[in-house]
Amino acid sequence: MFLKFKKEVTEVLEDSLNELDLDVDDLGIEEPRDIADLASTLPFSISSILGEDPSVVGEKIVAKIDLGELKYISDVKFKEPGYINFYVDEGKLRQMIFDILEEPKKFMELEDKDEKIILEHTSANPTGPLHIGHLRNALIGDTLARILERAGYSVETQYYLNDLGRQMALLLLGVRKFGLQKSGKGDHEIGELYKRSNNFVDDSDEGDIELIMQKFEQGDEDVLDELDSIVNYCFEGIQKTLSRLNIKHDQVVKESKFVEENRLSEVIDSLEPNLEESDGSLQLNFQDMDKELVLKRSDGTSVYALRDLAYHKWKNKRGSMLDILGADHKLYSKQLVKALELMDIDSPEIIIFEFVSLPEGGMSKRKGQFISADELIDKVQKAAFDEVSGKRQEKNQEWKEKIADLVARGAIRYDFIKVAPKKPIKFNIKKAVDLNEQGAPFIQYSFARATSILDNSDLGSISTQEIDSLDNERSKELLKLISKMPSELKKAAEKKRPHYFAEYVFELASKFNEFYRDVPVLQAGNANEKKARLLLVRAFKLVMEEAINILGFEAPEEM
RNA sequence: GGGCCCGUAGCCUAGUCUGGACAAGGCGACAGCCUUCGGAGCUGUAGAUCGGGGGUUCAAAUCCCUCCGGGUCCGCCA
Repeated sequence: MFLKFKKEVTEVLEDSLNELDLDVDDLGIEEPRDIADLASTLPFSISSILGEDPSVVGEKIVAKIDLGELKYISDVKFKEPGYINFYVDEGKLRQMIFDILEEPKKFMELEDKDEKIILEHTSANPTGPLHIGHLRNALIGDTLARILERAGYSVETQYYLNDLGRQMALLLLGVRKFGLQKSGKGDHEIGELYKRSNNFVDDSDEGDIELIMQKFEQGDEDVLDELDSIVNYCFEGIQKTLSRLNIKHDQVVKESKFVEENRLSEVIDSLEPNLEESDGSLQLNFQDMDKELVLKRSDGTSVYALRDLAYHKWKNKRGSMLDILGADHKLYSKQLVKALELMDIDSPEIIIFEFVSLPEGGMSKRKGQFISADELIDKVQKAAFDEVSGKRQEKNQEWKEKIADLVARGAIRYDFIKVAPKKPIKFNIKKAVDLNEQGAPFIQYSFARATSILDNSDLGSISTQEIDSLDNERSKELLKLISKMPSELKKAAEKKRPHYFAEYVFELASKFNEFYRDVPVLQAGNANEKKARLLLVRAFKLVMEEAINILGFEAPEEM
């Protein structure tokens, strides 16, 4: 609905430019808060071309617009010193309610894009539990996948499991030395063991580690089986953690796949002219970058980069690629893109997110210094349970746990997703656990309130006339914001910025709370008003539920 | 040292890509709001040299230059 309004504004402005015989690319359309529904700063930019005052140009444009021919624009006004303000048609806005009620999916989903996106995210090494840095990656990736799906793309999410390499050889050695208890959660046990192994190894173990890596490369079945059971043990734990936050991957791709299927030599071949041997190792040189990329060690074994190139080559056959990577991969990702270009493979789009650090400094799996995702979830869940127990004492244990679980999941997801990926996060566990600081419970509460109103009402039959009584300011504001859901979704999808959408959902909840306070629904002045307001609440509920689901948590009917 | 990223009220963040109308929220502080639908809510007040300086522009948090803080990368690690 808002998109149609915007389209009409665009057309009107383009027509005006045609009449003035001007060719300007940027129509200067913006969404000013509270001033107008849409505005254009066109008078400023074309006044210098025409040599006239912005107000003269602006008035001229406005005067030529024929409101009678327009469906979604109800009014146009020039405003000093050079703005053209557009106002949306309120009748159309009210009609939108019926569109939502009849076909909510159609209202909220954008048209099919006929493009498949392979979105790789999380991809943490199976050397321990996920920490809150990995969580940022996983949540950006998972939320973006949900946004892109609703925006009409076909999305396949992948976890690239780095089950080879030096750190895995070291881990294998550690397991041989210390053994596995197989008692608790695999990722946490492996994490402890990995830390212990790092502390334990010295130069005398170097030979063993190299030998294990050689066996990986040769495809030694015994060693690979041994390794595989360790990797799976750890990864089961990781997946369990992810599922606690509603994160799942469509595919898990093991790095070893590309060694076993002998895909590495193809990559080497296609890069041949740019390769160079150096002390027995194999390097890729770039003309426009002075940092080379090592593909093979001098003992002939492959390094991560080579296997990753094979992975991307394979991925690219399935669709266009989107990778979520931490800021430490910035340089590497540039090299990756350049290498793929040399291989004549499409470049992946790469979203870089900055680090999550603790007040005492950076996190390290090797040193065992981090806050695990499980620890965070446990703590927030406990805080949520205490909160729910205090507020809803009459409810039973099972219900409280269920609600605490969904509130905690929302709180964590929203907390991570609301901030722009490029911002570094200094993680404050106290704030993360304080539900008053969190946006998600606020959002969920607005939904529960809407549900409560509807539960206490009987909508009865619907006719189209009653809706016209919906003309108070709060209702109109709420309607306008609801109408923007598809365009907000589109923006977040196009820019690949989940936090844009998170911001919108918060505003929507906030707007509903204002409506709730000021506009009585069940006690409305007359039957028509009551019905109209109930319809609005119902439309809000449908849109909000979808919005919350896009953010990857649950909308509780009561909490 | 070089590259990249960040710096917006006491604290956390949006806005920076695409320059426009009073810099927008949340937490905390202070003052209010339950004879109406759930107070995990709402209203109001105080609080901002948009890191500093220069430049471009009719217009700069936003673009350019420079300096200062902080982070990160510059592995035959992943």
